[in-house]
Amino acid sequence: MSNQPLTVQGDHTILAEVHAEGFTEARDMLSRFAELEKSPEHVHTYRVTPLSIWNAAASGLDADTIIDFLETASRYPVPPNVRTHVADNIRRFGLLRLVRHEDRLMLASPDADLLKRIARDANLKPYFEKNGAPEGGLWVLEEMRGEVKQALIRIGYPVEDLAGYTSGAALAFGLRSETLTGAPFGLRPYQIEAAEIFHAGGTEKGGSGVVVLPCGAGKTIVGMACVHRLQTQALILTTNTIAVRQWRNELLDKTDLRPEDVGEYTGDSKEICPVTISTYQMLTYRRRKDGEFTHFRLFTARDWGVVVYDEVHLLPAPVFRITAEIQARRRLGLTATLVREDGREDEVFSLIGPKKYDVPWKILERQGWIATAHCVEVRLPLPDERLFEYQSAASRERFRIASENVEKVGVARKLVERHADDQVLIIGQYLDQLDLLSEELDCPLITGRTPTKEREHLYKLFRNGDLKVLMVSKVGNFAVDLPDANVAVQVSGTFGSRQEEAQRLGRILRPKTDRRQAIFYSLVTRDSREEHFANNRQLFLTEQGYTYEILDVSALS
DNA sequence: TAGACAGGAA
DNA sequence: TGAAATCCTGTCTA
Repeated sequence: MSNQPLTVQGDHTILAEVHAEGFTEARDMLSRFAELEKSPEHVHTYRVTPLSIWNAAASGLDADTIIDFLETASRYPVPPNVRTHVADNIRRFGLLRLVRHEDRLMLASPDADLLKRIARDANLKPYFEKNGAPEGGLWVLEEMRGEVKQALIRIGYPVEDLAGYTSGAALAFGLRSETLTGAPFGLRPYQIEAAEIFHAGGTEKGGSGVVVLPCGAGKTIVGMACVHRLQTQALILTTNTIAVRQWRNELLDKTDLRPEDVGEYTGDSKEICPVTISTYQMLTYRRRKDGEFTHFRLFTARDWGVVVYDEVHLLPAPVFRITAEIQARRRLGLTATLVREDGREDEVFSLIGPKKYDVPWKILERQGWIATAHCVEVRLPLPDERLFEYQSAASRERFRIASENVEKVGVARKLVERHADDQVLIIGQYLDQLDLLSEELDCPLITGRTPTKEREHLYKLFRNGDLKVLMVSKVGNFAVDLPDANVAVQVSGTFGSRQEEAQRLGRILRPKTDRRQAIFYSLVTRDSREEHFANNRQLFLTEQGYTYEILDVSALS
């Protein structure tokens, strides 16, 4: 038996031995074509799905490369059905192409039988012209460009869209070499690379897809670089108004666009300018529940050369619908994680585009663009007097009992004492628990109900270092203006959301001037449902190359 | 005309 | 599986 790190199994899962030689290299390659499913200490489980293979195919990986890799890195022979699965799905990407032919939209394929089957399928009829199929293709109704891609991916055939884009109205602008405050500014190598790969292939292949970068790595800058290359007007969509203002400030700070060129389209102000920034909620607003979307006209208000979707993993359903209608415009999705908790990844794939670029966090870390972060999971027991209550509770109550474990107060206090010289952020989910902690540790708490003025005041104190410990509720997940900390303590979290974990870690990942190490503590009740969900939350971080140190509470004192 | 606040939505 | 936060609009006050 060899010492290889991988075990490839017939059910399309791949086990990776964390401590085996060659694990790190194997993991970097695995993450290009498989999804991490479980990541406990010793053995990680990946799964090869059709979508993970299509993303790999779109990024240029071929079947031979993947299969050769699996054969070299695997301890046992690769099951034949896995080979077929990989080869078949790689082949499927690009088997169907949307192209421009005689100035019309055509679904083309070298596989004549497949085309025939598609033409005969009653469910697919509405997408195609009734008569006169050209040689090797089918005429697609122009307005069905998005829908046909969605329908075909649902039956297992991703479509490569090479039909090109309208160029959009021009907008000439440049990037500054110095920001407004006089700091030098230039694109980082990986930001240039991301923008180049997004556009690679010119007007056909380039121009739509998703760039995956961790928080703090400058997604805004990558978006800016992509628009800059195009020199066109742009519509930028974000999750909230704070992000809208941040985008605007960044654009004014780092490009020579004038304030009147960059508009904010939100509840407060409805400017439509050559570059317009808005929120998803704005677009999904309806006066009546069954009425028209009040602000959809924004999509056609100007001849946008590109639409930028910030945090593309959070797109609400109605925005997918409108996106299906604007397939002739370039689309750039930005995200820290492609994973959606609702399983609509295939819609991102077909309507925004495939994954174009991502960088493992560890590489950014090594190059010094984000701070070195260390994750520690502290496991603590439930006090005896609550044990009975826990055991007799229904499963959904159990999670809450475990989350609100009062023992966490003592642990949090110890951690705060241990990090007396650091800026410590305490993050939690339940207001009762946070109220208690805030009182016990005597530190201020920010919740959704805290007025903006007070928030800003506390943020300022924390930023200056006048306040060493700050506690935040779920606002911490969204607030872009949350100050940096170098220590974060998570006292409770939600039901296994990987996104949330990533967001929270992102809070402490911005590079520090003194290169101090950042530490992320997660407090988890031992042997509880919380432990199970905590495993789920770690997935994303493990995927990015972090190790989770597991610490028993007794080791803290 | 700015702000504070309530109500509905997802 | 549940709790909490957000945003947008409209209305009221100073």
